[in-house]
Amino acid sequence: MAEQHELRDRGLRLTPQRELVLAAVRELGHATPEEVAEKVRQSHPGINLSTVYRNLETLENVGLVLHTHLGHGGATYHAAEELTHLHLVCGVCGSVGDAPIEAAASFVTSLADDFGFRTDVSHFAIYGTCADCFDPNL
Amino acid sequence: MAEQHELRDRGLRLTPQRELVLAAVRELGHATPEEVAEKVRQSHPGINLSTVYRNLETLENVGLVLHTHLGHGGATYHAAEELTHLHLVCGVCGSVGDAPIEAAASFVTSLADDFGFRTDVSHFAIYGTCADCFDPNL
DNA sequence: AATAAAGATGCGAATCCCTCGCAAGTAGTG
DNA sequence: CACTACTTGCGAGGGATTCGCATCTTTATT
Ligand SMILES: [Mn+2]
Ligand SMILES: [Mn+2]
Ligand SMILES: [Zn+2]
Ligand SMILES: [Zn+2]
Repeated sequence: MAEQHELRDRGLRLTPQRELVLAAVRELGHATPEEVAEKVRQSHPGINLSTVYRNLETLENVGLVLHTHLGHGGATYHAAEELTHLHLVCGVCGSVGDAPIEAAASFVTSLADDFGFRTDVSHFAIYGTCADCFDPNL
Repeated sequence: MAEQHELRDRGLRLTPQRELVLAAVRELGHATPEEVAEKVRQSHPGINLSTVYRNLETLENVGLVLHTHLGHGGATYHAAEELTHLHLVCGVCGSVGDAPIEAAASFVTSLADDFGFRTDVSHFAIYGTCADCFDPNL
């Protein structure tokens, strides 16, 4: 018989902590492990940070969650189904803007054609200077 | 009178450690602070890791050195004059391939035109799967 | 419903990587 | 040579992530 839960379907046990971590990632958009923990603690105060780390890793292994690198430091997590945009990170003000992933389509195609390289444009941020920080007047 | 040394020219004192750190970055291509320290220790065994970190930062401040993010962890350093390529990092085998920076030219242009965003395509790696790891046969 | 085995959790300790504080040493200046 | 500012080595400090392990839970089986 077919399974009936997105976690069990992927061979994972269903624990309250696990469900809460996944729900938190989905609600938060971009989130660091620390932010996920904070969110989860709103309903389950006792959750341990290492449990959050372990579940993020587990959920990533089964494809429900992905991580990206938006800054010089640690990773941030996304629900897998939401990772449909580029991250434009400004090195001056630190803002994280979004751009449609299609903006990179021809770049991705040419890397594939010319180098045989399959690009995941969302894994690392696109780094630079945002319009506000570049424009001298404002 | 004009100055005569690339470090003094930029207002920096000339110390053996500083020169060695810069030389190591130039010889190594991509290097982590730890790797730079190792290299420098070949001729100056007593150098301290924090001295390496401090000098990398100082050299970066005056534009002789730059850092990039090639992996999930810390930064790697380049001589500024060498940073003329994209880094294609394979998530499967970990290889770091190079591609000419022109491969991103139209992508950079469209981000500027459409979003006013000035992109530094070398600061973060381009992440994906290399030809060897993608091609099933080999 | 009771049992057993595998897997998950909480907790504290341990790592890793990088930054600081400070006293001693050194480069640049005249 | 003497002075001052900058650097260095070293040890301590921090933040983030990972581990080890004893104690629960979940799930599959009686
Ligand atoms: Mn950076
Ligand atoms: Mn990553
Ligand atoms: Zn900005
Ligand atoms: Zn590869």
